[in-house]
This record gives sequence, structure tokens and C-alpha cells, in this order.
Amino acid sequence: MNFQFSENERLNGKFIIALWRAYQFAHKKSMSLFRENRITMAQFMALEVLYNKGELSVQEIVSKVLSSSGNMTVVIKNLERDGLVIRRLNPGDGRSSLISLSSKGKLLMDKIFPLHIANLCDAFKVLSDGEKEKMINLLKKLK
Amino acid sequence: MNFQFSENERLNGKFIIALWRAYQFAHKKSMSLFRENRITMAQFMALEVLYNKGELSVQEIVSKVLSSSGNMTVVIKNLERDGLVIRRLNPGDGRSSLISLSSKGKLLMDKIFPLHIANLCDAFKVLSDGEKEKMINLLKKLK
DNA sequence: ATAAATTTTTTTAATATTAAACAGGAGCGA
DNA sequence: TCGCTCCTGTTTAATATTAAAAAAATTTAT
Repeated sequence: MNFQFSENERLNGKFIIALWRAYQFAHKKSMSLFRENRITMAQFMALEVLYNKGELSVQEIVSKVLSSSGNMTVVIKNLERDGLVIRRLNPGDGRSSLISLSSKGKLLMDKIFPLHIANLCDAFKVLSDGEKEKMINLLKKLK
Repeated sequence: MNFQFSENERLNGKFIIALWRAYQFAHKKSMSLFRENRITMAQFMALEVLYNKGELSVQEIVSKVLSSSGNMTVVIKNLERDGLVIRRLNPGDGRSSLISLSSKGKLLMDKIFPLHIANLCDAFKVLSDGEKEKMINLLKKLK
């Protein structure tokens, strides 16, 4: 005898799957974009934060992309190796260094960031602004 | 000069982040549950399909959890090593094998699956059934 | 029936991800 | 100042994930 679902449990199961599939769907086009430009999604997320916020410490990047510091160490190491970001010592704190986009990284983001945004808009075009706003407010209740 | 967002682009950005955070939030409690029971989330997802659908081929598992076959090969190899699943040759197709829960795997799922469902219900308890149904229907429009 | 195409799965290489431990700097109170 | 704690970042080990190539079985087309 396996576990038997109640109606409520069944609905919650459907809901978590719907969230997952919607998130996957929204990124499908951009995954190809990233692949063509030889970066991974994790690398893009770090580049995106630096592009929009400027020079940041590792810890600040981590808090923006909901990752872990151990993970971000690796991602930034690979971005540094590929010449997309630059690291300099933090003059105000001997423990940390500050990461920023190189000119090569800036050029890459100038090219692909608008395309990524266009992909997102395209993915969500079947929803109205009101529908999106309503869902954002409901989803924010989960905390 | 960095990229400037339009209102629509800003809303889509907020929406994708809201989806991501909601999905993460819904799994937070169960991540601890999985850790305590020495399995990973990827392993749980494979076990869950086998628990609810019975014996399946690798390809069938892959299609249920939206993974890749190369990835699932590894996940199942680790589950096999830990004695949680059993593999037997598929009598009807020489290319594939059939995977099923071992008694150890079944016992584990009897214990943690109801707890996982309870965690999901708890995470989503601030939303009404109507709100969840409405969102499921809207999210299904993304295809 | 044979050749071609497809399916299923594994393998390899590279990157990502987590947990856990660790090192060293910074901040703070006694 | 000393000692304690917190913060920041790296490292290690294990697992996951992807892309790409490959092997083998099956199916399809001719």
C-alpha cells in the first residue's frame, strides 16, 4: 500500500510542479543563448549582478543570487580564468576582494543581456501584466 | 551606460525571481529531511517516481523528473550502491533495464514521503486552494 | 531482408553544487 | 591588549548536471 493523497496534498503537488516547469520554460531560450556564448547559467547569474550593480564582494554576489560562498568561489575562478571578471583586493577589509566586470565581460553582457531580457518577455507574453502582478503578490506571501 | 529596463521588462524580471524564490522556499524544510536521511534531492526525486509509479526504465524516470539520461545514470548508480533501488534486465528490450525500489528503499520512502508532503502543505498553507488553482492554470499557459 | 534511422543507455570531461572544515582578518568587550 | 566571536573566503570530498560522443539494440523504410 503506497501513500494515499488527500485532495489538498494533490493540489500542492501540482502547484510545486507547475512552479518548477514555469521556471524551466522561462529559461529555455536563454540556455541556448548562454551555450552559444560559452558561458553557463551560473556564470551568467554572477555576471548579471555585476553588470547591474557594479563592483561587489563575493559575499554580496552570493546574497544576490541565492548561492553559497563555496560555490561562488568556483564560478568566479572560472570567470576570472576566462577573462570576464577582474579581482582586486578590498582596501577596507583584508579578508575580501572586490570583483568587477572586465571590458571583455562588459562587452559580452552588452550583447547578451538585452537578448536574455527579450527571451524572458517572450516566454511570459501569454500572461497579462495584471496576471503577473497578482501572482507575484501571492508568491511573496510564501516566506 | 548599462541596459535600461522598460516597465514590462522590470515586471518580468520580478516574476522570474518570484517563481524561483517560491520554489526554493517550498523545498527548504524537506532539504533538511533529505539530509538527515542521507539522500540528495536528485535521489529523492528518482525514488519518489519509483514509489508512486512502480518499476520504470531509466528513460521513463528521466521524462518524469525533467532530467537528462546521462545525469540519471549517475543518480541511479549511487542509489544502487546504497541498496535503495534494484536493477533488472528488461525482458522486452535489450537496451534498457528496469529500476525498482528495494525493500530498504520502500521502507525509507514509507517514512519520509508523507513527511515531505506535509512539508509542502505547510509551506503553501498561506495560500487558499482557489489561489493555488488559479496560479496553476495561469502557469500552464506557459508552453 | 538489408540499410538507415532512431532509441536507450553509458561514458567522458568540464562545471556546478552542497556540506563541512578550515584559515585568517575584523570587531568587540573585559 | 587579550581573548572571544563573527565574518569572509577558500578548500575538500562527494554528488549532480550538462554537452557531446559513443555503443548497442530496436524500429523503420525501401
